[in-house]
Amino acid sequence: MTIRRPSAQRKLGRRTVSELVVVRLILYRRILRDLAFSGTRYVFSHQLAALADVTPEQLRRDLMNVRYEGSPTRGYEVVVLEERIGAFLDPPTTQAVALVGVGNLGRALFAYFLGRRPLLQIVAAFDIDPSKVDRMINGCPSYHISEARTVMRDKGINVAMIAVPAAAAQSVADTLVEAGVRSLLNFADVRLRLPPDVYVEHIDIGVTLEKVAFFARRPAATKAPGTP
Amino acid sequence: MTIRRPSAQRKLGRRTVSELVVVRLILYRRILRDLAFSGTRYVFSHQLAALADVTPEQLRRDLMNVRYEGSPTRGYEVVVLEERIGAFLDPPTTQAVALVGVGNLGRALFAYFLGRRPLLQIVAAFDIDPSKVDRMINGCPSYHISEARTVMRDKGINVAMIAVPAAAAQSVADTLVEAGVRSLLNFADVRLRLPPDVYVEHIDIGVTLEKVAFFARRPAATKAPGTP
DNA sequence: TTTTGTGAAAGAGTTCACAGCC
DNA sequence: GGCTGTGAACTCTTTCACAAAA
Repeated sequence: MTIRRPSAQRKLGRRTVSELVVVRLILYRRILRDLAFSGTRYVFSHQLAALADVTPEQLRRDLMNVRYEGSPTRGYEVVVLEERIGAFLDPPTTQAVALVGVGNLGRALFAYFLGRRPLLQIVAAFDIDPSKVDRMINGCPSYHISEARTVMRDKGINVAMIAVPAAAAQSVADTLVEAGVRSLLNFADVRLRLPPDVYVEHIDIGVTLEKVAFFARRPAATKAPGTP
Repeated sequence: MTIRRPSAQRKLGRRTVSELVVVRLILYRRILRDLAFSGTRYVFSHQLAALADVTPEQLRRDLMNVRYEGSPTRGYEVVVLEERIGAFLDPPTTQAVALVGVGNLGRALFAYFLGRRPLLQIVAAFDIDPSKVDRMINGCPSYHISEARTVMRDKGINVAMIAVPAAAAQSVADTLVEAGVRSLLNFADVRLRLPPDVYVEHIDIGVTLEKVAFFARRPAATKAPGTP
């Protein structure tokens, strides 16, 4: 979630890239994929920026992190730029992801990932409910959380999503980290306390909806159309 | 999602508060509620900050927006601070929320909100699937999206969550805005283009998971424990 | 011309550091 | 002593503005 952490950045080669840049690059790439799919060959920065809801300057700045220069006449070649961003972002190989908690939200996440993102795959699900473990769920085996350590090691998983009730989240997270997970996406509405070398991202639906509701009451907000 | 927009801020009285501050205040309040529930009477800034995963200075700075001062001896009185943050954040009355899209994710959202947050209530659901409309879902009536305008007006709804497939999201959003919605929470992975006076927040699970996966591969990241 | 890439300025947000208080 | 509130310093991010390119 939107809380900014003390500079979770990344050195790549000699450069350092902020989280904000990474997120936007991921977004640009997705848009480029759609453009390529719809047959577009070239884009200008202002077009791509509009689709990403970002200023053209911001976009160009972000692209400085990727080794590719556009042409002032044609703009950026869609497939090449997509490929270049991929080279920057992507793992050398498929990354295996675990999902903990096969409730409503967990199942929604399965549905969400069905078919897409072949580079990120949910390869194991965990729960504590006996009726949900040792089965196949959307083609993915489910285990009791106590087997986390073994399964993580066997499948080389180091990314996990947590979709369990808030009360259980911290203990689940501890177990996962203990089992070798380096990076977590947490949907439970508690802030997890974990060692600093573990990367945690929170998707806190409750907080986000409250935020949206708050700004629904704000006084007209953004720039008037005529402002220079 | 984590993309920062051109200063969506809010004037309150004479002050202006950034989105980041609002999010953190919401978070602090939730933690204070839990503390109150567990019988804690007072907290120091460093304790509350630790629970929110924020520095104590940040917390104190954020609290400057709320009209309440702590005591150097006891810290902050939990229920008073909670109440003060509420006075800052809360609507004068219950806020009605609509949910569009009653698929997997939509149902997960229903489950999520069942029982909690009495100040924010899902009072109408919309879909296009005939088998899902004109029914009750978790005690909430569902309608065909074509009825949006009437229902929104009748129920005074100005906040909505969009949980439909990406291809449908923009048109749904247009319909909602046309029906008077001022603020949106969008779960579909497209960036919505809407008039500037509409507040939009994106929860983009795909992008967020890619981000988490990216940072799982980063080289040891954060400060070494011994750094001064 | 229009567009790109980027140094430099501006703007936001966070942390430092300390006065004042209990 | 240890805590709070806050001006001032600092860091991170975005925007401006313009040279170079086609």
